[in-house]
Amino acid sequence: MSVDPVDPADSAARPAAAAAGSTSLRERKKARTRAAIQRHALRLFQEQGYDQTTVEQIAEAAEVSQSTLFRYFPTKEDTVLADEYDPVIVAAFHAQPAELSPTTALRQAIRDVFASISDTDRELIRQRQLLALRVPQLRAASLLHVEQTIQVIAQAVAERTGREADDLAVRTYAGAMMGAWIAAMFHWAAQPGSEDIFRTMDEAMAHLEDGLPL
Amino acid sequence: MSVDPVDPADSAARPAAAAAGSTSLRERKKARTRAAIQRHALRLFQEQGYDQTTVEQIAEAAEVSQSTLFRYFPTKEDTVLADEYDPVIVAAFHAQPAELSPTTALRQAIRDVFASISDTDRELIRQRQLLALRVPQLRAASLLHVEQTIQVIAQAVAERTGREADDLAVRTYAGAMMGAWIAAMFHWAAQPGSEDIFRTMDEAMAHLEDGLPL
DNA sequence: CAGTCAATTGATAGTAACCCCCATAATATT
DNA sequence: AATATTATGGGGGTTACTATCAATTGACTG
Repeated sequence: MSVDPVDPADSAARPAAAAAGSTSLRERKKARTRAAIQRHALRLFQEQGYDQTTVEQIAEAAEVSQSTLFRYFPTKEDTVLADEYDPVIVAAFHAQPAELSPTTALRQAIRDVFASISDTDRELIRQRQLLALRVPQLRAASLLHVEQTIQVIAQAVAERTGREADDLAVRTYAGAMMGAWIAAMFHWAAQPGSEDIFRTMDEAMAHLEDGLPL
Repeated sequence: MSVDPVDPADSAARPAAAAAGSTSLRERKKARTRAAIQRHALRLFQEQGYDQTTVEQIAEAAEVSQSTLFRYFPTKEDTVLADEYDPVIVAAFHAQPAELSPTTALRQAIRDVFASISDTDRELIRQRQLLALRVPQLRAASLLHVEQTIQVIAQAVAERTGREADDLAVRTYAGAMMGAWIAAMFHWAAQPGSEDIFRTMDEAMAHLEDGLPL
């Protein structure tokens, strides 16, 4: 979502570690600033609540001006929502072998991507998702992308089945897939522990694969 | 959504017609004010775009103060989004005979409700939905209710099948239904003419009933 | 039908998210 | 080292929304 051409290596808090190779000083500084904003935003939201946290506080904590903060993130919501994994999943989806059913391909794509994420990043995602699902304003902003998601899934389904992407049947199918996904996420976020997001997702995808038996 | 205990008879522009029976003067005035705000908001949004319209303009057009406008609608978005039909569909859903499958029951519920709506109200709904789907901010606000919708469907599905409403399988199923619905709406809104929302919806529901064949 | 009570309204002041613009400072290039 | 480029901070402005309070309007009673 809101795909920036910036740092996929994101996990912060390693000031001395001297970021990997080829990037210029400028790039490194930007990445650090960006990560600092995200980190402090997440922390403050968790500590005091989303509405109770002002962007001024976030800016102050990250030691930048508000102007700068808004240059990095177009809205307050994006400070926590900005996420580089959506296009990755899409790519993994496309990379699945053509003989798989669309549902199986999606399930596999999600597995592949999640498997490639480090534990610390995984924990970060977990915390972000929890916020994104529990704070109404963030929920709204996240859900904003469902149309795009449906479109992407429909496109991939169309390619696999030789139908048109704007066929109502294809879109309905894609919508159902995405709806199942979202429902699983909500289900996960509603649990008190909310530990195993990946298992929940995979279980839901398995249901989908089996044709949603009741 | 955002269920107010107010006027279901909504279509405005009948100042002389002396509203139906039992309501007090006060109630009638409130209903008229409410309708006026909605009507002018919709009109202005269509004429100048959502972002280009300020709530001040809406208030002015409806001849109320901003304070009053915000007493009737908690947010700018709600001036167009406030919608009394959601609970009606839920009721119709519950009222379907128990032997129907959940999907069939939902399809029938939608049919029943839509059949009961007058042509002028139907046209109003059409225009609102078009705005709600095409303006990002409105889309976000509309989508905010998907969690609630999933919950409601899951509840009804649970009652029909004797399972728990917070069962992941039930929720996934409910999510898929809702996703199919949403996809159909987007599909409809993306068409240039965007005439027959009810036929599109019903067709999508039929796909769902048939198990989403591709 | 006057008078009181409750509900509704409008005006005013304030907060917070964001935008635009320009001067300055930091990095990059030659 | 001089110059070009880009990032930053600050100031001023707009708009959605909130809180408060006084004034108005409709409802009800004797």
